[in-house]
Amino acid sequence: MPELPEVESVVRTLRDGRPSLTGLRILSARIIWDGVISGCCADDFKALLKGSRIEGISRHGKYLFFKLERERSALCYLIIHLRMTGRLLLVPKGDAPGRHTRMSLLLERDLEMRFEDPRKFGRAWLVRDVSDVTGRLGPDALAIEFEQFSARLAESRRKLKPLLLDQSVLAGIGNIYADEILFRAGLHPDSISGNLSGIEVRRLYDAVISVLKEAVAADGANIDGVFKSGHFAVSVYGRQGRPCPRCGEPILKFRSGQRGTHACPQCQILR
DNA sequence: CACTCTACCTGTGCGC
DNA sequence: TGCGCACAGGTAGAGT
Repeated sequence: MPELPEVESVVRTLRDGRPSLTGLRILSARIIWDGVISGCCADDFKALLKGSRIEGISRHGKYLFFKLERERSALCYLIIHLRMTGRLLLVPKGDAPGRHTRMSLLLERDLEMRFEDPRKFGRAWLVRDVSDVTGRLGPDALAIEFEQFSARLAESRRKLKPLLLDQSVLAGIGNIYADEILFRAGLHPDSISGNLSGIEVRRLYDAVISVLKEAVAADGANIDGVFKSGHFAVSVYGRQGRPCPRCGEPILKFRSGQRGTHACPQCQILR
């Protein structure tokens, strides 16, 4: 389940890795499953990608941006959201396509970038203006300022977990990191945002930044038998019944805002 | 405004 | 062994 740290890891791999995609031309595109595309038809999509040069790779929250340049034509962006099971793979040209390959870009230097997605939730867009797709996102969770964060919390009466998951408040946090952040902050997922003390707001903000930074540095999370991106070790996610790393009390699993939620009953008191 | 539900998907893992 | 089913997740959109 790629969230901000895993998407950042994808950006770094494709942008800074060897080989890097920066500067490479897209020779052709194959759309294996049309549903992967949002906002235009497969033929237009392929025609626009063909011959484009990848000028830059970045992200906002969980959305990946490939800045594309075409001769005698305006800049445009290929935007990809991996949702839950999407992956981007860089493979040598000619590798047999996988069962779950939804889209494939043939690139210069005999490379191919594949979008694989068993559950078909991931999507790709091609737009001139990224705000067509990501315009309603809040600031990236690693870029939000404390003042803005605390103002948003103070003015809201929402539960903390749904608030952290709301991409229009801050972009990039998903179910795994929401649980990890709330655990580190020592706050209950169902606590009401507007009820937090100044110190608690500060703790939550610091936890957002520190958990995400550590996970980025670790290249993403490693969740036993479920999900492996990098080596960030989770403390509570998926660890119901196992001892809290801080106090030893068994971790509980329950629902918060319709989402499976993991928390320590002793370290994260509802208030 | 805040919430809840549903749809979109399919691999996994459970109980029987 | 095999069947059926609930479940996991992010987001949009509709409804309460």
